[in-house]
Amino acid sequence: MPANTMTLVTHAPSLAEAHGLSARLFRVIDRMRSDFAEIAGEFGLTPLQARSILQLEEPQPMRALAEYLSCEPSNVTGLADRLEVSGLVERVAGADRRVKLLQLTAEGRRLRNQLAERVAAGSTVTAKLSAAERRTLSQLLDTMLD
Amino acid sequence: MPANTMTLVTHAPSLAEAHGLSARLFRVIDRMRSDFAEIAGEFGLTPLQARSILQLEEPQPMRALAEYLSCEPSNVTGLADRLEVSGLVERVAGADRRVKLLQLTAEGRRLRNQLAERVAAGSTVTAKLSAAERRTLSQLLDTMLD
DNA sequence: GCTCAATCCTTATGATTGTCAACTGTCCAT
DNA sequence: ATGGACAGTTGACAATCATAAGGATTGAGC
Repeated sequence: MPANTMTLVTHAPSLAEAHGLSARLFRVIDRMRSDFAEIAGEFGLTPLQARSILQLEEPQPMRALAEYLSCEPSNVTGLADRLEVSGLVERVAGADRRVKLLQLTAEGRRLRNQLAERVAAGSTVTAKLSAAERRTLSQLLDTMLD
Repeated sequence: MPANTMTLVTHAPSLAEAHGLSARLFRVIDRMRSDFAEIAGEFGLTPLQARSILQLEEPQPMRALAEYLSCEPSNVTGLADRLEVSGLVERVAGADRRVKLLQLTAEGRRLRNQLAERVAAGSTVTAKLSAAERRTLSQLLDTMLD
């Protein structure tokens, strides 16, 4: 099917090109992941726990957190258990008595503030870009995300 | 200190700006991860196993794979065990008899080829960019990676 | 040659993340 | 009211991660 092939060549990246771009993205991802894991570790948190703390600016149903984390609700049970034991989060009954809201404790809010500042400040990857480059990157990422 | 503030605004991202950029990057990361996990799943592999297969174009010491995966060597033992059971990889003695090289089997090489093509073709995130945008993104990523 | 530290891999243990299926309690539309 | 849909939990299990300890092998220095 030569016509189809032409279409692919014209509108889609070649395999080699896609591979190069993917490879770069994966390397950036790797660096960001380890940066984030490092920072989370400074606060005694796993990466997933840190993501959860950051996401809990407002109290949220456990189900909503599960969707944000792209995992099964059953995982959030254990995750919330551990955060509750750490004294960072508490389960609060919602208006709908089926749902339990996860809410930061005072200590949790304090840690979240420090963590947010540290994460924003300590990204070694984006720090190398100029303001204009950051703007361009931001737009490209928006395009990728639709 | 208005002068200092000016300098910061010019050279370094504000916290809000950094947060916005990080958030976008994390969302892209999330999408790429689930894309990759999906593709790996089509081949009956976990994401880590798929990454290992892709990395094993040439036979490599287990330690080298551990470094590539940013994990402890002890983890690679179990990883290699499972890939060996699947018939995709075999342990080969190296010149230095302490090291064991991981080497794709014939079946492993066959799967690696399909997997590589599928990964390059199936990236839903980069597919939305034009050729020029992909070029720009590639350069920005290189800058971030130095 | 011999010793000894270093290196590679394995084993064992334990915490965390992840899926799935079954279960309890609650809501809501019929 | 009753039944289906939904939120969260539980239990079982696989996979991913770190750490520590141990066996085999290497290579450097004496």
